Amino acid sequence: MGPGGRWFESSRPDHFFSLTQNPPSLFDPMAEAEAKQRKTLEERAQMSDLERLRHSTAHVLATAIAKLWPDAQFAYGPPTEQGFYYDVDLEHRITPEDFPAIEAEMKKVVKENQSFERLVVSRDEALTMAKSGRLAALGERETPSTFKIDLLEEIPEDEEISIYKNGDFWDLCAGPHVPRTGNCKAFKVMSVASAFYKGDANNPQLQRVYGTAFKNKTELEEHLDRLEQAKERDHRKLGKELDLFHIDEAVGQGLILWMPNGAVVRQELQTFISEELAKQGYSQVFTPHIGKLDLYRTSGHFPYYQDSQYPPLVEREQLRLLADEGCSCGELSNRLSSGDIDGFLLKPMNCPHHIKIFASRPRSYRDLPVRLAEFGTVYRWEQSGELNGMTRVRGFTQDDAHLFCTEDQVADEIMGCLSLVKTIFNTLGMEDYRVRVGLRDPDSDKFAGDPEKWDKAGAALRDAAEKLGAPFTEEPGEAAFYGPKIDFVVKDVIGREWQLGTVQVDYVLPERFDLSYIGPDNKPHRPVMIHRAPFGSMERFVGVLIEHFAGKFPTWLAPEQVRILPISEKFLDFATEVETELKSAGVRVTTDASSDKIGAKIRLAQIDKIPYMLVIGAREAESKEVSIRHRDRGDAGSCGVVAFRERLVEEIRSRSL
RNA sequence: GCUCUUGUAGCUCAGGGGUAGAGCACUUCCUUGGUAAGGAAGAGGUCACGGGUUCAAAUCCCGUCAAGAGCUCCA
Repeated sequence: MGPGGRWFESSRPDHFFSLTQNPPSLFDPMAEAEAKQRKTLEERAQMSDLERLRHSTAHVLATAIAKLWPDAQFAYGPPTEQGFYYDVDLEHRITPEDFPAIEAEMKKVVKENQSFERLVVSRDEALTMAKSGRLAALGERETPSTFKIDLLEEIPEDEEISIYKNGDFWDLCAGPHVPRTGNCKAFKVMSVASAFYKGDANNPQLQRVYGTAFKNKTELEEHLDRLEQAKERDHRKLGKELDLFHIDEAVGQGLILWMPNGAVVRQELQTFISEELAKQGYSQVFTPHIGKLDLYRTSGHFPYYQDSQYPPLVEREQLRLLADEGCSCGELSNRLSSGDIDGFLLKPMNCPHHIKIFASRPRSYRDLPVRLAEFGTVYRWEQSGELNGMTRVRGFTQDDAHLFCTEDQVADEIMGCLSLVKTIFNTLGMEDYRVRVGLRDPDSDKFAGDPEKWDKAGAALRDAAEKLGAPFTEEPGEAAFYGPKIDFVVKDVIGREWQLGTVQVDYVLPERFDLSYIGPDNKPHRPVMIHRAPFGSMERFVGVLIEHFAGKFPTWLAPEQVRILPISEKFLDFATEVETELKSAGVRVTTDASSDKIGAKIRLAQIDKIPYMLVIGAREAESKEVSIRHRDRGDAGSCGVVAFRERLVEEIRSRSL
C-alpha cells in the first residue's frame, strides 16, 4: 500500500478481469459515478439545517454569477462538509479577483430577502424551460440550459420534478431550501478550481466555485480562524520550519529527502515498530529496491499497472543491440510487455520479494504463520497533480509485512494486525481516525477466488473491527479485488482524507506464485496471505503525525529533546557538564552558547518546539541544579541534574505523550 | 494528467519596461543579560529556466520546469 493505500485498484474492472480471467461483469463505473452524484429524495429530506442553508447559499451564488455573466451554464451545486460549491461552465475565467464582485451581488440578493419558492412541474414543462435557457438563469436565453436538460433525464420517472425560484433566478432543484435569501447572511466565496462534469475525466471541465456559509457571522469568523490555524500546522510548512524534510527539484518530484531532524522522528518510529514486531513474532527481512520484470509479470503488477510505475530498466548491452536493429521506443515497450525482452523494475510493491523468501524452501504447516516484515521502499509513478508534500509521493517506505498462514489462522492473524495498529495509534494519541471495512460487492462478480472464502475473511475482518472498539463503516465494493480489507483513514489539516494503516487478505498472489505448504496430511496446501502496514508509509505517516502534533512531537520523538540555555557565557562550563550528563543517558540535547539574552534563547527554543529548556545561571551553577522550562507548561521549577535526567529518561522510555 | 493561480536573498514577502528592496536568519564587533526578540556593521540575488517583443525585460507574450488549490487517479 502506500499513498494510495490499496495494493490493487478495486474499481477498474478491465485490470481485474485480465488478471483473473473471469468473464466481464455488468459493473459499470459510469452508472456508479452517477449514483454517487444523485442523492435520493429521502437523503435530501434529511439534510441538516446547515446543509440546507449552504445549499440555499449556493443558489444565491448562482444568482450572482448569472447576473454578472448571463451566459453561465450551471451543473451541480450541493452543500459539502466545509460549505458548498456550484459548478459552472462559463467563457469568462473566474479568478479570485472576481470574488468581491460576486460577493457584492450575493449581498444584494440577500438584502432583497427573496423567498425560495418551490414549484412542482411536469417533466415536459421543465424540459421546455430548460430548452429556452430558463433554468439556472435569470430569464430566457438563446442557449438552452444544457446541463439541466441532462440532469432532468436522470430524474427517475416516478419522482416529482421541482423548480426553486428566488427572485428571477429559477433552478431545477429537489431542495430543500431555507425560506428566504435573507437567511443566508454569513457566507464567503472561498476559491475556484476546475472539476469534471459528473466527476468523469472524459467530460468537459467546469469551473467549480467554492464558498462557505454559516448561521451567523460569528460562526463564519470562527470557521475562517480555524482555517488559518490549520495552515499553521500544515506539514509542508512545519517540515520546512523544523527542518524535517526537503523536496528538491534536482532530485525529482515527490521524492522525499529526510533531513536529520526528520530522520530522527522516522528512526524512533521504526524502532518502536520493530519492538512491537518482535513481540508479535515477526521476522524482519531486507530486500532490494528492484526486481526482474518477470517477477512482476508473475505477480501481475507489470502488465497491469504500467501507468503508475517508473519505466523499466533495460540492460545497456540489450539496448545497444536493439538500437542496431533500429528498434523504436514503441517496439521496445511492446517487447518488454510481451516478455520478449527482460529488464528490471523499481519495485512498486514488496510482496513479490517477500513471497520469494517464503517460497525459497519447503514450508510445513508447523512453520506457519510465517510473518515477514520490512521497511520496504517502493516507487510509484503518481500523476504529477496528485503529489502532495509527504502524503502523496513517488518513492516511499512501507512498514510492510506479509503473513503466510493457513485458512484457519486468518482470523487470529487479523486480530494480531489490528491490535498492532491499535497499540501504535494509542501510543501516539491518534484517536481521530475512521475504520473502513472494505467488503466484496455481493451484487458483483468483481472479485477473485471463492466467494465462501471471501465471506469468511470478511466476517473475520468485521469481527476484528468490532473487537477493536473503534467505530467502523462497512463498505461493500471497497474491497481490493483479491480480498477484503480494513483501512485506517485520517484527515489532514485541510480536511482531506488519507489512508494510513491497512490490513488486507489476499487469495490471489498465493495462487499466482503457486505457493504451498505441507499440511498434517502430508499433502501440499495453498497458504493465505495477509498484507498489512500499520503506518502505511513512513512518509505519509510522518506527514500526518507532524500535523497531528502541530510540530510539537512528544519527547521520545522530538529531534531535539532538551536545549540548555546558559544565562551568560560564564555558565558554559556547568552547561557542558549538564549536557554531558544527559548525552550519556542517550538524550538528544544541545547547548545554546550564543551571546543572545535569555529571552531570545527561550524564544528560539520555543519556535523550534523543543520540549525542555534548561535555564542555567548563577543560582543553578551554585546549587548544581537546572531550572526547567517546558515548551507548553512554561516554568517548571528547578531540580538536581540527576533527578531531571531520571525523570526525562523515563518519559522517553515509556513513550509518553 | 486536466483547469486556475503562483515562482524575486536561506526563510517570509514587497516592488514592477530604465542595471534589485524589507524583516528574520547568516558573519564580525560591542554587550554578559534570569523565562518569547539588546545594539552596530557586513555579506548575500542570472528576480525558476528557455525563447520572443522592445532602444531597454525581473516586469509584457509564448514554452518548459516546479509549487499551491480543486478535479480525476491511487495495485
